[in-house]
Amino acid sequence: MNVSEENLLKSISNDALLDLTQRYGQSAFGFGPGTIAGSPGRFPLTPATDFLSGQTAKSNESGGEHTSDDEDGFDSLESRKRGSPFGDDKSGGPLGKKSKEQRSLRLSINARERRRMHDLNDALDGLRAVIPYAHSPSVRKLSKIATLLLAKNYILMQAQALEEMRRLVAYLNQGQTITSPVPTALAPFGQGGAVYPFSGSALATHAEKCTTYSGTPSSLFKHCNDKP
DNA sequence: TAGGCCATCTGGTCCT
DNA sequence: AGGACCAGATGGCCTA
Repeated sequence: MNVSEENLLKSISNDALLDLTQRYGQSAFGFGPGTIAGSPGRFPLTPATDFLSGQTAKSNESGGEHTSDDEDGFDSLESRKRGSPFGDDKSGGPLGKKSKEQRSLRLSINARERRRMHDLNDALDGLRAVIPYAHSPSVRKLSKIATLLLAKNYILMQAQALEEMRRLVAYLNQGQTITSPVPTALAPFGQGGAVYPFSGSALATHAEKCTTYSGTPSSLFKHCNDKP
């Protein structure tokens, strides 16, 4: 990934996270019923409780769909079904006037590329399986870009949670008693605005969210044009 | 019906 | 030279 792509992802990641929570189920990142009691909307202590159970029947729409097209002479029906712009290209088309050797080489390259993309999709499926969002037949599978953005935010939140836990342990090791007001170290998944999108609270209003991130236009943020 | 998402093909570039 | 990687183009499927 080049620098500009990275910047793009950075710029839209929070937009996307907001959008994803709405499109792919409220349980993503503890925004919903699965949230820990007493810490409304904050980071769930055990994210694995949901997302690990979710890898049920593998979606047949993409990813690990390995059909008979692993060889050069791949299944032309499958190709057309997939929306190949040139289909099997028995005559005419870009390959029509090329020699048999060139055509064979081209098919070989195509097959390799297909395999490569399947591997990439398998990896994305693996990623989907370990990030917390609502895995259920009634919830749409995460798109590729959504998977990447959600995973990125998940990693960031895990890192912050770990840091907060470390601070908590250090605090407790000092032998201090817990008094009110609660020290920040005792709010393990709290006010980390840098990582957690909405002031550390999922209760942030729609208006707040949209105000905060409306400066970065994104197709994933189009809902902000709608009414809450 | 438009837009989003996807799989596939393709040609170019880089690397081994 | 051959393979990996990448981005653009294309068309199918699905949903709002």
